[in-house]
Amino acid sequence: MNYWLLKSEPKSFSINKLSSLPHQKDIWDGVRNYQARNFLKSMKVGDLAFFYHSSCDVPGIVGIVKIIGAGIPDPTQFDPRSDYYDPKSTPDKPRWITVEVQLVDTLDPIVTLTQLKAIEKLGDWALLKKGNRLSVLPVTPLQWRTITTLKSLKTK
DNA sequence: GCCAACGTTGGC
DNA sequence: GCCAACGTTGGC
Repeated sequence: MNYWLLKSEPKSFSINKLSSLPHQKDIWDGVRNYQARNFLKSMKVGDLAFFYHSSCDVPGIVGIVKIIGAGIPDPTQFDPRSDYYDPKSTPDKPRWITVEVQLVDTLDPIVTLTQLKAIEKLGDWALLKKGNRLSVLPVTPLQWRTITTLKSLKTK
């Protein structure tokens, strides 16, 4: 099993939104970056991921989701009305592959980016690099364990 | 709002 | 294939 981190701007899709959906699940659509897409492609059912809020007042990890569907063509690429429409992609050869996620835990309190930066054990992590823009990235088992076992962390 | 970082596009 | 221009991301 592998671990990941999925970024989203709460203004476009927040953890509260996910928790309000039936069965608290949704397709993780709208990723249009090849490196991120490649990580999405390698996800398997049963993998776990941190849900991260970016470009907001307090960026940080706000929850945990489970991958419940893998290798799903992102439906928005075929929708001319979508912001994520890709005219060069066809149902035969979909360019953008994604996953379906289901909410597992909401973190209270969240683990802020500031806190994460202070944890030396996390090491050299793409998330914490200056100028990092990747919206889907791998998390090592050590990083996962370090974050999920933070003393102050309660899940609900 | 600013700015650094970085991906993408398009001319050559 | 190079590289400048441009657009986007994301922290601050």
